[in-house]
Amino acid sequence: MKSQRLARHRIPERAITRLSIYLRCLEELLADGTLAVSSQQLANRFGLNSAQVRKDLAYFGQFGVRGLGYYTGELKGNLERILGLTQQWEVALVGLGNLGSALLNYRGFQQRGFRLAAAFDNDAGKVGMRIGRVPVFDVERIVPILKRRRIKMAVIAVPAAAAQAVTDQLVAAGVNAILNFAPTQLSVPKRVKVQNVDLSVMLKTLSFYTTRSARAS
Amino acid sequence: MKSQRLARHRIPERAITRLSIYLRCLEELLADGTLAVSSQQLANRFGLNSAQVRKDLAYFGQFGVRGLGYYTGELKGNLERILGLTQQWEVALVGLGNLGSALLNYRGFQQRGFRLAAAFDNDAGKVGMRIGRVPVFDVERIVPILKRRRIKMAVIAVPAAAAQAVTDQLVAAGVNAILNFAPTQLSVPKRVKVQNVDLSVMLKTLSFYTTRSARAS
DNA sequence: TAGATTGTTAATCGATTAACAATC
DNA sequence: TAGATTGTTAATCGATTAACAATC
Repeated sequence: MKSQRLARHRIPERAITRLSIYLRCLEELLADGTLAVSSQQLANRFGLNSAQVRKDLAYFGQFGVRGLGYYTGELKGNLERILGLTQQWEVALVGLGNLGSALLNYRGFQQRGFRLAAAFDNDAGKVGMRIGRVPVFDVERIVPILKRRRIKMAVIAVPAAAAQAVTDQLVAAGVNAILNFAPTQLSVPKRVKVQNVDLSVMLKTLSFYTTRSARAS
Repeated sequence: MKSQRLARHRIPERAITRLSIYLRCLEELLADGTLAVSSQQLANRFGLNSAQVRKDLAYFGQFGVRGLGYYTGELKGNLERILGLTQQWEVALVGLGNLGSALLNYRGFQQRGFRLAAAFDNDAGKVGMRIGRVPVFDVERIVPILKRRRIKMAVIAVPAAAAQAVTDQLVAAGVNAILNFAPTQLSVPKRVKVQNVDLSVMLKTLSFYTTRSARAS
């Protein structure tokens, strides 16, 4: 068993993204009572190549059995470990405007083991409240509160103009993963990972393809 | 002026995504009163390569002036035209649960010229209501209503288990662009473009990098 | 004209896929 | 053992970057 060895190559981010997609599939297979699955079967589900599935997994270890495939439950456990899903993560949310409030009420985070543990806003009217179970603090207090609670992940839902300043605070507080809903490019040190959820960009991309279809027909 | 010519090469989706990022930048530059900008200046803003900026633009025409760069206003107009942003798009929203309701109240769509024109749910208690200005219909009526109103874009916010059935209805109704919030891979004909907004996958990716940072330190 | 920057071709890089020896 | 499928190397493909003639 070499599953604990460190990856020898730089791992492409797309491979990581695919791991969580494989994981979702394994959960379904396990629910169906499927005990083992081949890379070909996994690949078929997403229109991927079986070599890619094997390669993605091989970045992290040898999880398969030649001639048989992968044991569903065992692989699921390994992927959960690799992705860091064996622990519940506490997440800070910054910005309680239209979008931030929606996210605070969204149950998707909790369902997936990510607990919104603290919210921040610059509106004195909101500071001190509790929304659901989540306490609301002044943005000025990001650094001490996140440090004390050892929060390592944050969601940014402030206007684009304020996003970089907020990011700098989060970075200073030791955060190393940010889910960014602000429509702007954040500048962060290398140790920090940012995932942009830019609805604006996605809508414009869709608009392009729709326009194109309209022209073509 | 060859700006209207059809693209000769297949255009990578990433290039389209970058176009809308350039557009955002041009809006800022225009607000600052900057009349012209070089590919190098644009590239610097995002840590991209200037050749890439030029190449992305060149897929669609010759918009620059040698020795000078690109006229801000002119390029902005061209990008808006290419992306299909000169018209307001009507968008259908399917699913009024926790997430769908949040999206209905989210002002980001309207702000960007995408108008939520109709919502659909399978809960009889919601059907017939108006939320804000948006009428709520039964999901069974997707096809006739979208056809009649010629709606070409849709947002899916239903549970994963229902997403494919909803998609099939949208496709039958003539939709050709889908923003999918359901955590599942949708199968669609080639003419239809899907953008997945998979918070679950993004959170897991962040979890991976956070775990890794934690291990490294 | 001299300097600057485009548009485009060629070189490089990285990711995907094919192929196959190892082995269950 | 025979058949199947992994893990991994080599080949392919596509996207990014460098380089430079064209030209404002």
